[in-house]
Amino acid sequence: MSHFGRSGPPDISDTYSLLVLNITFRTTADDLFPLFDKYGKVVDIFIPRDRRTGESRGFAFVRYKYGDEASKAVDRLDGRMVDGREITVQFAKYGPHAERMHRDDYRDRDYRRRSRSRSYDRYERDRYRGRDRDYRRRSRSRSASPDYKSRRKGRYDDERHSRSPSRRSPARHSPSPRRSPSPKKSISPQRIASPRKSPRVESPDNHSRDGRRSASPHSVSPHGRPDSSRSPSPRNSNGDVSVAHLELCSEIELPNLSPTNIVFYLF
DNA sequence: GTTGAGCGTT
Repeated sequence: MSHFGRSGPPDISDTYSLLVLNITFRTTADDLFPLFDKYGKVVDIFIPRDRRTGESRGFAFVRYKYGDEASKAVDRLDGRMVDGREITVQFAKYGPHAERMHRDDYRDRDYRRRSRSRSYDRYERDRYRGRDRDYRRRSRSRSASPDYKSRRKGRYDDERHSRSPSRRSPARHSPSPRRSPSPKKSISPQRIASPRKSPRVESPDNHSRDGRRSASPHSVSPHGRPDSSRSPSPRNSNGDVSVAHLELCSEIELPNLSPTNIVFYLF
């Protein structure tokens, strides 16, 4: 009766997910159910597994029907020994429905009920332990598949080939967003550079398909004037410079241009 | 058969 996760998320409306970390790779949903069901109505337990090996990834999601019960479970089960390991129970954040608002609401209630020091200690401990684990993971250099965490794309693809260490994105928790204003802070001109559209957009009136490729980019002066006789007419009747021509100018002048210069060109 | 940071399936 407790076969969770067999048919997908059963009822994800008005449920409160807890993330259970540090469980054993052999702990199943049926093992967790009696523990968590003591503190409320558990509507679902899901243990993500590796798609290739089918193994547990070492954490679980326990979904409660009511938020206060979930909060109580966090208080009671966080730090509990399960199968010889100290599990970490916290509210899930990045889930499909991201019950962050409800989570904070219930956390606030919890703060008022008890002396607010428990949750704070728990957060501090998690933070510290996360850093510690990061260091250990770097030194041990085992577990040859931490790449499944780059799950934006290519999650189940080439995990065995691309093993460049620089791929490891360290920007999950950026402690200080504004740090180290490097002296060469100038905005790289390539940032504002035109995305180099299709080369056919060079001039609006260039419909001639007679093979003569008129108005190559190198024949245009930096000031938007055509080189000589062949006039692609960068300005229309209103005197506005065509967008295509602006792109050309940008491409040429970019190495010497500061952003203000580009603005000058645009206006 | 191992492992141990993290956030999720039909």
